[in-house]
Formats: sequence, structure tokens, C-alpha cells
Amino acid sequence: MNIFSTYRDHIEAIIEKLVEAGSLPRGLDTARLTAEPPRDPSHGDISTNAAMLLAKPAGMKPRDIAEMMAAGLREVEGVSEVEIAGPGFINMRLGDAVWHDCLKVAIGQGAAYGASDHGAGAKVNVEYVSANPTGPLHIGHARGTVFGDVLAALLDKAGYNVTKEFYINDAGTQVDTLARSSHLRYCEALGRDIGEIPEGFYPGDYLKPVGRALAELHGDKWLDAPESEWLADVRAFTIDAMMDLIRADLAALGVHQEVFTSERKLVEDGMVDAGLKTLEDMGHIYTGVLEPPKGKAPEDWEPRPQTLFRATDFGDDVDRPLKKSDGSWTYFASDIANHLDKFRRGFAEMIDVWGADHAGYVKRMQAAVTAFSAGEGALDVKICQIVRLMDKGEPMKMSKRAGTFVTLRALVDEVGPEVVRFHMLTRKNDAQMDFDLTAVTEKTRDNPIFYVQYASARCHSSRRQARKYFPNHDMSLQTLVATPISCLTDESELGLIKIVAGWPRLVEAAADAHEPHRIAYYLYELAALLHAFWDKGSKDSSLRIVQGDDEKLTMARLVLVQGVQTVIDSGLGIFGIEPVEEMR
RNA sequence: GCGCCCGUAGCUCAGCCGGAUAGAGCACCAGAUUCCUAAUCUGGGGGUCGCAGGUUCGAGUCCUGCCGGGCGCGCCA
Repeated sequence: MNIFSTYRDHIEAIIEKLVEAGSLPRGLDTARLTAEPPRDPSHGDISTNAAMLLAKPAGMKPRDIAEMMAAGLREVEGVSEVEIAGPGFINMRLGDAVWHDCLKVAIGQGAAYGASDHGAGAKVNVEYVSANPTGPLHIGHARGTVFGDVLAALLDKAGYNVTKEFYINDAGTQVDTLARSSHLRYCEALGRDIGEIPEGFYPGDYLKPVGRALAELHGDKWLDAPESEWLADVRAFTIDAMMDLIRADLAALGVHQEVFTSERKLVEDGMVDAGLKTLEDMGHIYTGVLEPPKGKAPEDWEPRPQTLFRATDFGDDVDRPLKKSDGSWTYFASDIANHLDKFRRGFAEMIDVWGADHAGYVKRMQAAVTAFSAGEGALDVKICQIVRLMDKGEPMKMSKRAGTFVTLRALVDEVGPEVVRFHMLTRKNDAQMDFDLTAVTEKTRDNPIFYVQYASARCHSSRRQARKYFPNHDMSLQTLVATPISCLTDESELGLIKIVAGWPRLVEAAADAHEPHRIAYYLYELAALLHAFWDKGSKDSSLRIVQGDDEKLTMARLVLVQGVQTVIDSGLGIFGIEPVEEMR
């Protein structure tokens, strides 16, 4: 149940009645009609723009429409007060009982609270991480990984049918380099002195075990063999090993993706040829010559006829090449096949999470999706800006020599997966952000994850206290749901309840906007209200949660606390974080 | 040269597909504290929302042009 959409329905019904009565003209468009909490709570609980929205098409004054609607709204169950304000806002106040009901519904649903069928089970594909399989994940992957994972969880919560996908870039020249590097380690494992790892090879120690495994499996048959004999086998073996490494890194962060699509396999299975054939049949491919980029022409640039995709027909700036000069497909070509494959698997809605350095690639990919799906498919690309790793307010230099934090795993080991997950979502994805190793583990209000967890701990603490005072009182969820709570009328109590009641709406809005960071801000706000309420109890003991001499009031307050806990559980659940019960 | 992203308080950032006097945290100043604890709370000062136009009942939010910062710009992925 979403209280705001419930009242939006009431508003629409009233408009309909006014139309029937001839007070408003027929055919009014109410798509942009809102029923939302006003920014300033003193204006009421729910505000609607209906009168202002309808004024022009109806040819009437906003305030006249507002007057008519206000009369109707006053009759709606649960509405205690209706006011017309400003240029024609209609502000409603709801009776306490409405909010009390919301609270009961919330705790009754537990951690599932906020889940809805908003997405109507529509299939959505979220592709994220998608790193080159050439080594362990590094710090730069952290943000996009967490972002994609939590966005997927958020969409799932909002009622979409979500698939979490990893696209393996295993078809380019970089995996040949990987194979050669791996072969070097294989030689090393067989006792050959390889000296320093030469330029142009991957130097990481993580290839040593791969070399040893190759030696064990294949003996010395590739020791002095020409590359053509071992490259494919070594490459396949090493990519598998790297993917195991990456999957382990992801698991350490709490990330588990379901589908891993191999670029190489797409190419080998002929998916790229078939996909591009589709585009060609639609007339979106031609052979032409591109202009050199202005201002920054490559030195060896020379005009050359190429196989091009008509990206300019779909909003891109220039047409994009699909084939390299050696005749093989470009990365873009196989990525088209990748997205076409997803589309054919039933995903009309696709979301890709990319790093900032890929921003220039967005338009062409969206153009391609629009082209091959004839406008039926939609691709949203979420660009995650870079994260500056800091320590005590100073940027950390990340050279491989000095840096112990170049790998994602090292970061997770240092501060814990939950801190990484939460902190990466405390900013909009397209804003740059800092990750301060010291600050994220500090126990202060400045550290959002701590602040929220502290609120969770206080909720549990109050229950523990209550049990001490009333050891015989059943405090199960069933009992709490049946507990009378009409005594919760203090402003701070109702404020908390309203935030709890607003949770389903927030989940829907965050899901629609593909903006998981809104969850973090909401939880922070909820925590702030709880801490404020808690502190009020130390000034006015009648507001303390646990009232040693008033069992009924204590139980009612526990319902409130349970509501707060429910939202924290639900929100942290989306983040993949376990709420704490105590912080001692 | 072109494209994308960003520009809101001294600092770091929110601002819910245009809405009512622009919000937090940090820092600074002054106070509070029997439940989880000075790890928290209350109050205060502080902003021409980069600049200039435009769209309309109404713009931090949409459009155009500038300024400043970041990223990218055939045969890398």
C-alpha cells in the first residue's frame, strides 16, 4: 500500500465526479497530477497540484477549481483538514488513525515492506562490472559494481523481474596479451628463469598459480612451442582462471551475478555476423569514409572506406565503424550483438553501468538499440564517476609499488564489504566522490553507515530494555500488530510514522529514476528522526520509549520502534547490508 | 574543434521526471545528556543555486548562448 497513490486515486475520483456534474469540462488530462508530501511539512501531509494543472485546459481560475475539489476532499475518509494555499495548492491533513494504520501495515510486512508490484514483473537486464578478464578487480570497479548490484536489488523490490549480467570482454587483443603473460609464468613454473616481466605483459603475481597449473596439466609440451600451438588453449584456461578470481572478488563484496555472457562466444557462435546482418537488412549499415576528428586528428590518419553503422540517424554525432582494417569486428560490433542478444532474450528494458571513461560511447550504443529494436527496446546507461581514494583528507597515490589498496579485495578487507557498499551509494552516480579510508570507519554523524546502524542498534536496545521491565509480555510481531497505538500522538512520534509510511513511495521513485542513492538519504533522514526522538526522551521522560510503569504505552512505542526497524531492515536489505543489533 | 557529465553555504553534497520563505553533514559559536554511552541531541550565524537571456501562473530544476572543472573523441576494450 502506498498512501500517496491511494489519495491520488481519491483526487482523480473527485475530478471525475465534478466532470459528471458538469462543473468541469470533459477530456481533462490528469497524467501530471501529483499527490505528494509538500516540502514544508507545515503545509500538511499531502499536497496536490490538481487545481493549477486543470486551470488552463478547463479555462477556469485555479482557486475556483480548488474550492470545488476541497469540498469533495473533506468528505474523503481519513482526511481531517483541507486547505487551499499559494497559487492553488490543495493541502490535506490526514487523521492520526490513518498514519497508525500505515505503521501497522509496515511492521506486519517486515523486511518485505516497500516491496510492490509497481514494475508489474517486467523483465529488466542490469549489466554491470563487465571488467576485462585480465586480473583481479581493482578499486576503480568498486563503485559501478555496487551501484549495479543495488540498482538490481532495488528494481527487484519494486516488482521488476531482474537479471544481473556480466559481459566478459574476452575477445580483444588484451586477452592474447594475458595468454602470453600466462605462458611466461608457465615457463617460470617449469624452472626457467624469466627475469623481469617485459613491457607489454601483465606482471601480476596472480598469474603464477595459473602458470603452475598449466605446467601440471600439460607438462613441458608448450615450453618451446610456437605461439600458434598453445595460444588458444592457454588463453581459454587463463580467462577461466581470471573469471574465478573475479567471481571471488565479487563474492567478497557480496555480489552474485546470474548470467555471464562471453564476447568471444558471441563471435564464435556467429551472433555478431547474424546481428549485424539484421541491422544491414534494416538498412542501417553502409560502407563509407569518415571525416577525421577535428582538432585532434591522429597522426597516421588517412581516409579509408569502412563498414559503418548509421548512428546519426538515431541521434549520434557521427556514424560508427563496425570493422577493423583487418576485417574483424570492432568492440562496438560485438557489443551490438550483445545487446541484440539480450533484447531477443526478452529484455526490452536494459540498463548498463559503465565507468566515466566510457561516457562517449553511450549515444552510439543507445542508437544501436533503438535501431535494431525499431524503438521497442530501451537502454539506460548509468555512468559512474571516478572515486578518489583518500586517507585523512589527503588523496592517496595509487602506484602499484606503494599502494596496498589497488585491488578491490584489499579495500574490502580493510573496511568491510558493508562500508564499501553503503558509501558508494551516498552520492549520485554521475557525481565524483571521495572515499576516505579513515572517515568511512569513523563513528560519527558524518559517517552515514554508522549513523544508520546506530539507529538500528537503538531500536533493538529499546526492545531489550522493555523485556527487562515486562518479562511476561509477549512481544512477538503478531502481538505488536494487534497492539493499540492510538496514544502515539506526539509530533515526534507522528513524524517518525510518516517517514515509515512514505517508504513504499520512495522505493518506487528511486526505482523509476534508477537512483539507489535515494535509499541512503532516506535511511539517513529516518535515523536522524529516531536519534532526535530518543534524545527528547532524556529531556521529557514521558517520551522515553520504555515506560517502566506503563505497559500499554511501552508496547505502543515498541510498535513505533518496530516500524523504524522495519524500514531500516528493508532499506539495508536492498543495499545487501545486515542491520546490527548492538554496537558495544 | 566536437560530444557527454558536473558547477547549490567556507568544505563535501541532497533537492523526489517545474511548485509555495532553497536543505543536510562537516567546520565555527552557544547549550543539553538515567533507555546504546559526549558514537547522540537542541539552537545560531552563513547562499544574487557559475553568468546572461528565454519558455509560463511559477525555474536550482526545462531551452539557448557563454564561463569554469572532469572524461572521451577511426582500425582500444
